[in-house]
Amino acid sequence: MTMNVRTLCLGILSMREATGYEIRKMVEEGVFSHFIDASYGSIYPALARMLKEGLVQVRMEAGEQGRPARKVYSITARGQAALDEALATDPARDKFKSEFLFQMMFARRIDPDHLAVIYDAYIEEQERELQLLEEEVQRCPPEDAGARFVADYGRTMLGTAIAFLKQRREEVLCAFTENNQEAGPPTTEPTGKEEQPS
Amino acid sequence: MTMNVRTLCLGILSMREATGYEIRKMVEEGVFSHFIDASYGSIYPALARMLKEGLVQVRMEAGEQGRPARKVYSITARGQAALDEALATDPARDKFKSEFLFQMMFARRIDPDHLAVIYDAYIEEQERELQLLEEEVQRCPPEDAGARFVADYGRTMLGTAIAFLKQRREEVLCAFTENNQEAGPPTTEPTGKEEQPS
DNA sequence: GTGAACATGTAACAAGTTACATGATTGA
DNA sequence: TCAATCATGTAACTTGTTACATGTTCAC
Repeated sequence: MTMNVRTLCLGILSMREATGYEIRKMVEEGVFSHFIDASYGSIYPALARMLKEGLVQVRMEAGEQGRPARKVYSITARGQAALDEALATDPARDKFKSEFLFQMMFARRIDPDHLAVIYDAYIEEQERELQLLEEEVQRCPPEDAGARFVADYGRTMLGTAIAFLKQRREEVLCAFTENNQEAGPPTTEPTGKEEQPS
Repeated sequence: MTMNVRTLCLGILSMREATGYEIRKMVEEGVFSHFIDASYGSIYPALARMLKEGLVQVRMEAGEQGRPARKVYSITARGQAALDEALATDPARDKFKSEFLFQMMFARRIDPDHLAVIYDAYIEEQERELQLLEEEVQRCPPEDAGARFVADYGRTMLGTAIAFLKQRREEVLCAFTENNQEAGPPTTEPTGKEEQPS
């Protein structure tokens, strides 16, 4: 499916009307934050373009109590059709990028003390994320099966990750430290800037 | 840390020398594939730039048995320093993008039969991924604690995901079907291309 | 003889991020 | 008074992808 910022906005607007600012908050702090990314710089242009194309509408709301004026967007029938079309497409493969795992891959090259700091910080981050999800699952309405499924998926995965990381902690921090600096590359250690042009 | 294609190449070259083609294969099929992305279009330029900067060297290898000539890259001392520097940086937050989860979030809008197809296809994909990892874990040397840790992490997570998906299958496919088409947006159903300019 | 695997590279393009620009109110 | 929250938007930039261009050999 075409999972870009546009589809994301349509999805959110299919649940309730919202401003660009609110959409971004949902993406950054809400359930979506766990499997999607989007910043102002992509949300506002997407909204503007979809307005031109008739997929969404705007309603201006005077800023209450001196607040700045807000543009409340809502989805149109054409927008819903576009969303349904995107939803019917085969999903692209999941993409998971983890600098932490990359570091673990080369952990033996990292200073043992610093490695411990990184490792523990990562566990804490996962725990914060889990707690956030736990709170969200409380807030989300019980009739929204989709949100519940996704939240439960996230809770399960985060719980597993945290347990794994805690279980392996000692092993990692010891084993990786012992043969530290031991494994060199199969190279004839050059020091300067030698270049073999093609 | 600066986890871009350059750092990735340095990391791989710190384990063994390789051609651009080989690096890409490792990224696409090896352990790295589970938490990193990189295509020819980014690997070759990265290698070329690092060569200029003295972080890597090349050795030309005449194509054996008519094979095309290969440029075998290896890391230099300066390259190792750059890698270590990157490795010592705080890792960025994990990024997980899942179109599948997005679809589950709005599952009630998807045709029930098609939803089942998508769901089962996703499970199968995860199972294929798990089997791949299982094979890799056999191949990777037992002394490489980093690779083992990462592979085990992947196996644990994939196993959990598959179990979760299988357990919830009936629930999802039934519950989501029953109140299908029920939830509309809080909009005054417009049909045309009305536009409220700012 | 056809496609897959090996092998390197470029150029156009897509997508989204970061930083900037602006401005009011509220609470510490 | 200083930071945070609400609020919208643009422009330059980064990063990486897709598709193209080229050529061989091996196995079916």
